[in-house]
Amino acid sequence: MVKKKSPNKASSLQEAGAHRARVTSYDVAAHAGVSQSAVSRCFKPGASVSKKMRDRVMKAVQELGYRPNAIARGLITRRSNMVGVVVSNLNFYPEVLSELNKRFIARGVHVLLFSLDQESDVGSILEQMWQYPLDGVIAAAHLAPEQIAMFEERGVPLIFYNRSYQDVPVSSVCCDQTEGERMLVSQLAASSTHKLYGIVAGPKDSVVSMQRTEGAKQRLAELGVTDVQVVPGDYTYESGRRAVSRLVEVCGRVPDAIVCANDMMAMGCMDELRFKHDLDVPGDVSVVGFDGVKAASWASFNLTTVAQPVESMAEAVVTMLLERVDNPEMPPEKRTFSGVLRAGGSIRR
Amino acid sequence: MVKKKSPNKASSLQEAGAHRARVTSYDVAAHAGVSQSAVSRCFKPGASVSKKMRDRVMKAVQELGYRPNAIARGLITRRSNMVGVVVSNLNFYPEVLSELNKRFIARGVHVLLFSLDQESDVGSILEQMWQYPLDGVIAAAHLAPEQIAMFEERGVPLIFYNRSYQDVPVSSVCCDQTEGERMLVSQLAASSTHKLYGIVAGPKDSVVSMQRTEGAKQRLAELGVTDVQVVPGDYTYESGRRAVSRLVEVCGRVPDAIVCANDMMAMGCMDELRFKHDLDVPGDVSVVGFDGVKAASWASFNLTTVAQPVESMAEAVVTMLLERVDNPEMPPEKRTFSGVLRAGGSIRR
DNA sequence: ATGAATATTGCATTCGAAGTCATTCAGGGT
DNA sequence: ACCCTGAATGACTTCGAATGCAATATTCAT
Repeated sequence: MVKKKSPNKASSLQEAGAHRARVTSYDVAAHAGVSQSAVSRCFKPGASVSKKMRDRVMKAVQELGYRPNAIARGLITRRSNMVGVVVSNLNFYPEVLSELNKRFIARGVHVLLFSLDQESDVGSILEQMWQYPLDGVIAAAHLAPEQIAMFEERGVPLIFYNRSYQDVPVSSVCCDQTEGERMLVSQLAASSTHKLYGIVAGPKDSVVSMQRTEGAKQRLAELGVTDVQVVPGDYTYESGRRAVSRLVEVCGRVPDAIVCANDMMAMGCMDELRFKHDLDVPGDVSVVGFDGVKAASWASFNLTTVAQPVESMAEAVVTMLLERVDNPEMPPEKRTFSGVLRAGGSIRR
Repeated sequence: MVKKKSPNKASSLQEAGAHRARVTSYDVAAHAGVSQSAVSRCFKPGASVSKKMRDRVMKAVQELGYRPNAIARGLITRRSNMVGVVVSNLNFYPEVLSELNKRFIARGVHVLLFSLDQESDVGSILEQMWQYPLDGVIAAAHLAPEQIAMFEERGVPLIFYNRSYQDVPVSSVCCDQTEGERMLVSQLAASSTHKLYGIVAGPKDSVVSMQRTEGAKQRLAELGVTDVQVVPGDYTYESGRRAVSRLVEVCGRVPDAIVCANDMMAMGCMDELRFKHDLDVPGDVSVVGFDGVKAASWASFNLTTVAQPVESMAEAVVTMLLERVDNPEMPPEKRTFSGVLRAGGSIRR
């Protein structure tokens, strides 16, 4: 009749293979001869526990190798201390992921990783995310407005990393793509007089590419250059190589200044120009990129580019997310960082 | 007296801001007018549920936007469907992480990420891991024997990725470093007669570097070359560049064949030789790497290297780990894959 | 020493889903 | 109409830790 609680008596086989059963707070409690609550409190900063109790519990904790189960804790505290990070293609964001993870871990938060092969299956990724009680999510991928709305509905803070949504009230941390591209073009124009400009854009559906490309066109127009050909790429090295041929097709000849929407493609361009067209960069053609990836600074490329302030951006996005986890009422906020012009030697002078 | 269960009645404000309260199986049950058990069963494949019941429940699920809470489920099933992945430095393993994550997700398992800045704080990373009921762990980092033992004690399957421990009964999936390096040296020797060989190793404490370096020395010895200088690096591009100077110091001149413990350093070497020493690669000096990273195949480098079969290795490690999750009694197993020689154009002929 | 105020402690309940077990229901055979 | 069988369903408990509240122990002032 009266329900009998039989907490879990694994303490009997503790010495033998500590194997199998995880040590729980009940095990520790039994071992120390106190209540489970007491054990729990010993792990809660600022809880009311006497020194004697704490010592006793900690001794048992040591002896049994107990660690509080973060998952069980999250169930009741409604704080999983886990955030989701969605990246569209891991290869593009190694440093970013590294920076984010490092910072989250430093604040006791862990990262559950979600990656997209082709951006197509975002839906299924979200389905999976809803199964976890994530405290928040950082997205370095494109989401549809309805998908963004679901986060709002479910009360899960969401922040975009380097993706901006105009007119949509959602938080984001971005690098100022337009401004950066304008700096690059200004630099190009200041160093030498180029006769023909070509632009290698990213995928048509990439907002970032659009902003960078527009920035370049804008600034060129201001400088009086309006006849500019744009060919699309997909952010990869290979597409950068192919882009050169495409530019030749649409321009009739090789441009003497190529603005690429990212560093990877810029390096592809340089290699194609040098090894396929036997041209010199920067002697014959100037090339600029965007992002400031490691390889761009290697001697072989020494690419002039605009570096994203990855550390600042990572710090900002982590801070913003955790702020919103603590205070769900905070309104969306968009933060934009300026890129840093990294003058290399890929511009003719 | 009789305890009154008041399950959670949020169903009242469902229409208004679905906000705040997560939808639980109780909410669905109430909405559909069935028991919570019924809802649970509808999500368990092969459970005994009538079509009528299933339809009714699913309708409520749709209307409320319910998703089972994977965390709560894991608590009782003792299967979190989460695995930990530890990498020593994210920048070194982007493709690997991507491959692993993709494969785990395809099997309904999610990855909790742990990264090390300097391999020093492995201890604290482990402390954090013990807080999660991970089904298993993949480590692409070095662990001390005592640390490895803890996994055994706690019954958490552990598999090393590309780290081997001789004489320690622990599972691992590796690329055959020695064999690969021997292939490279054979290739070097077959293509041209080199007068002076130099080796750029990895950090002294890296087993992988040791194996690669030993493989190279071994094969060189077999070919009658015994006077070989080895200088250490740290796997980065910059250390590859520095290594050239170090080789010059210890050899008295620039070697005409340099074997690097990985591609990054090989590319650093090439750049240093070309841009600092004004030498031609492969005309004056042959350089080989190891790993088969993307950049190595770029036209600027066209590096001859041995590629790790990342996809096969990732598939193997994921399979092995999940096998051991299902069957904890499986004994440790070490799998070694052969690298694939990727002949580029960095060897003199 | 005594009562009030404060600090510790334990009990019972809760988080969300799943498993156990007993009960109920539908269908089939006679 | 009646019994039997297997399927369908619900009540209750469990996983591991945290917490409100009540019970108990200390401390302090008087």
